[in-house]
Amino acid sequence: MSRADRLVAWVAADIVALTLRDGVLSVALVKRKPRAARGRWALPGGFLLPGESAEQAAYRELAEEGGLGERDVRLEQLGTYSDPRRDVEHEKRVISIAYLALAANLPEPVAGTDAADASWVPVDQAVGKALAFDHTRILEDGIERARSKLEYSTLATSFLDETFTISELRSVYEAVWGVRLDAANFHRKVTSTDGFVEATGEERRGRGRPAKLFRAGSATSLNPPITR
Amino acid sequence: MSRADRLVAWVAADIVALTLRDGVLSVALVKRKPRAARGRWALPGGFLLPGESAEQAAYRELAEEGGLGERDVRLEQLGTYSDPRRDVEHEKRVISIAYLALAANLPEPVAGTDAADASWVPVDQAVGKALAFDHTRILEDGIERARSKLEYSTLATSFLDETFTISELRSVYEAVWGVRLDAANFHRKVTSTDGFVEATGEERRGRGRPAKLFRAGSATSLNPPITR
DNA sequence: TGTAATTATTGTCAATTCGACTTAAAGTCG
DNA sequence: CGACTTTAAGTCGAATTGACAATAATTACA
Repeated sequence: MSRADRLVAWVAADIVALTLRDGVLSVALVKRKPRAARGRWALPGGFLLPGESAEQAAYRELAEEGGLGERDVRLEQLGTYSDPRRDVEHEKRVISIAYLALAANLPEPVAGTDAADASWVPVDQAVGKALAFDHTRILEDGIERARSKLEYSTLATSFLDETFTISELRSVYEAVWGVRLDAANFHRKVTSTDGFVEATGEERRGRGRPAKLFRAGSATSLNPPITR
Repeated sequence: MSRADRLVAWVAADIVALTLRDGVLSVALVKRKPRAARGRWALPGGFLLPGESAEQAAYRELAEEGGLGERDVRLEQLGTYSDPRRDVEHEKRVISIAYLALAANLPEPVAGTDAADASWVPVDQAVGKALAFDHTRILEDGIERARSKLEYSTLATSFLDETFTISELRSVYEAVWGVRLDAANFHRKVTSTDGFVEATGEERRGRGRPAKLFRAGSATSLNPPITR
């Protein structure tokens, strides 16, 4: 292959940022200001700068558009989208490296230089929205990834604050999967799985019996898995 | 961000092609002929052409370097490597979209235009080999992906021909995981998992009692999983 | 103040699954 | 034929699951 035949591309990092808002799985969307796909809803993201890795770019975008630091969010690479027809509005080929970002209690995203507006949208609404480029596809892939990783990884704790109750953890599963789980069996399973959660010794009081507080344990994978 | 600040990059598709050779998990490696990292062992791969997606490029490379068609191999995106220091030998930034390719009975790879030599190498040897660029890291990620997907997916059948015996399927697990599994329990579990394998009605005779032949079923995910 | 309502946690128990092991079946090899 | 190999099915105690009941520890409010 001669050097002249090689594709030369711009590289973007786009983010499927998920959080729970009032028990509803929601995604951050921005209304685009740049010429390409101007005015359409899209995933937050942007082009890599020279000298920057995709992960660094994703963290930079999270900081710019969401005010989020590395400690607030769990970032995981989702996949790369490179179809030549995925974006025909830019003057160069654009390939996009997509990230899944999970966090608790995210603040309202802020409209940055590239966004006229930004907000959290329940994922069911978001997938019906005709997003820019192939972002609907990326979003669907992100949701699916989150759903399936909940089963055999400790990802669910990323949706919660540093300390949480078992019920809160259960409601993460219920919101992401859209099912109801038996509280008693869930409690037994989670607390008997080594390294999933560890008790802090404190409790939180609300309505009803006070709940013991836990923090995420050291395990990253679950087996046996939590079943849907 | 002004347009001038955007990274402009070459995009490569690199392939972790795994197969079983005499019961040993092996990976395809090529000895590089291009100027960059010339003479070093590396994963097969190459740059995207204009108008080509990464997946198309991966299939093209598999055809060129391994003589493999789309039907012979299962291809799955592994991840994208974009660290600015991952490749300082080319005159432009290079980001690499890595694919995992699994296949049965692969022929000896052929040295193409970009490779002086090519061969199957047991993965244990390959990870100790000081491959070009960050290919050791990519290879490790690929092996780890294959190992963990064996648990929850029907991926193992991709290492086998269209029809196979339960023992052959078991030996895939044993080779990839490096463990021994109880033949009787494995047999019971596989045949009782809906959609994993379906009997063809035929059998294959070797030494000992003839084994019934199966083909891959329609399921793609396994639950309960096969445990290591 | 007392009782209902609420939420968290523990218990119970039958059904299922798992893992280690044994047995039987069905062939080949010499 | 008899020894050996490999596949497949059976056995059984232990562990896990899922449905559900019971208990505990609070708040809400009449």
